[in-house]
Amino acid sequence: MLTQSEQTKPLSTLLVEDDLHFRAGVRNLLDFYQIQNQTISVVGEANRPAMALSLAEQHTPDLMLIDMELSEGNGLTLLQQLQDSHVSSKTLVLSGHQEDSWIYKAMQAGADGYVFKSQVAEQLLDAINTIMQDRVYLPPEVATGFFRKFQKTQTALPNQMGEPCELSPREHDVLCCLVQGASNDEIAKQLYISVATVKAHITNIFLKLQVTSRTQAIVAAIKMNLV
Amino acid sequence: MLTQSEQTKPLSTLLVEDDLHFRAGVRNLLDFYQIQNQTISVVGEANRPAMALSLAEQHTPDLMLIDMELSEGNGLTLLQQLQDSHVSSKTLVLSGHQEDSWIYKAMQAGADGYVFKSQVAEQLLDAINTIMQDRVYLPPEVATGFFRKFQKTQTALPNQMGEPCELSPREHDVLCCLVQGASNDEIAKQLYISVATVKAHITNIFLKLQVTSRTQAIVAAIKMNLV
DNA sequence: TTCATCCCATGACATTTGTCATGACTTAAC
DNA sequence: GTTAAGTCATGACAAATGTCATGGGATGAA
Repeated sequence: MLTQSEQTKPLSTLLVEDDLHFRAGVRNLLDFYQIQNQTISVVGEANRPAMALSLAEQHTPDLMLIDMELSEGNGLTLLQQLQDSHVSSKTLVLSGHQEDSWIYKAMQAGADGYVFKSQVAEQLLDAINTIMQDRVYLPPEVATGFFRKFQKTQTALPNQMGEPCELSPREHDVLCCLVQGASNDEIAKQLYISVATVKAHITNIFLKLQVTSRTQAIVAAIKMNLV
Repeated sequence: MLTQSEQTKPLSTLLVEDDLHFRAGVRNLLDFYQIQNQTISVVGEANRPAMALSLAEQHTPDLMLIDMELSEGNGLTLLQQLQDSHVSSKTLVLSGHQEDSWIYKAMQAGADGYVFKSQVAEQLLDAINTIMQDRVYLPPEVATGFFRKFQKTQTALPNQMGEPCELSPREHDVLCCLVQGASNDEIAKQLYISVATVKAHITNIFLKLQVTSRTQAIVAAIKMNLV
């Protein structure tokens, strides 16, 4: 069962998990999996972030399975360190936390996928498959929640569905600075124009976006995807 | 093949598509599909938004397949009218447009799913299945794009990953007004306090969010999901 | 050419926003 | 009871933001 068809070299994975029991369970699952005619080999196991990092740099595995609830520093910091390092392994988070906030944090920290520990048996193969195709994996209900949230927040359609708020190139430049939270002074320096000019552009932006303050302009710009 | 096991009543669908050729093709596909032991029946076909709307109100179908490129008014307006009406049919958009902006617009307008016409044969069944389970369907590569975008925009982690920016209740109230684009004066009126107090709260918010202006506070609040 | 229009740029002035110092009130600790 | 810490509230003053009027170029139509 293990070495069924090894014409292609196996997918190398690194397991980061401090619960020995769970780790063994995952390793067991991996033994039975096959990703597009490719078997999976566990090239290393770590129980601490530091150890995981050094093993990752040493083996540069194709994939890392990362537990979120490590005893010493959680998986988030590890994910960020991996981002900063030159290691380009794919990362799949295994977590007991089902709250959105945890998932958001993991994704922000650069994870390629997230699977609840309670659903590892059902979803792990699918997740690995998805991730190794350069895609992002989330449990279906979580993904749906993501999109629903998007639907709720992005309510306003530009000008009752008309033209997409034709801003002049310069105005667009200014708007981009604006939504970064820049002050008139900073915008002026960045665009090499005087503060007075910045203000004039901003006033014009207000007109076109039908708002009356820079704060309203920012929320409008975000809602209308003008940035 | 059509009526294989009709113990449950078929899934009623309404087809909104002005290209006769394509419509026939889709109908043909649907005849062969089966969603969880449920066959699919097309209870109506429309080629104009107005017609679609009246048919929808008449039949209240379980699912509507909506073409984006209708000759008279596009599918977006139809989607919004459906939202406003009491019709609670699920909606799946079939579109030739593969640009993100179109997909975003469709989702904002309340679509439950989006499939490229070029991929209907491969994805339609999967999409319908997903949608009828109260989930959202997007082509895998599009969904991934969504998440990657999220990863890029939501970069700032609250306080270098510490506590989630403990705002006092009152400060939270003020922040909520702030991200709506309200002025100090408006916030004061809304919360029944003086402008001076609003300013004080805002200053404290700046401290806790580590920003120096209301515009920065807004972008920070949005990035950190504080609203 | 002349005229109209649009974008970009600027300064003077009014308004809003942000800082700082201050005080009342509540809660928990000593 | 006193002290300390935290929230909410306010006014005076400094700094920024926003409005208005104005002018120089570039483009296109009459």
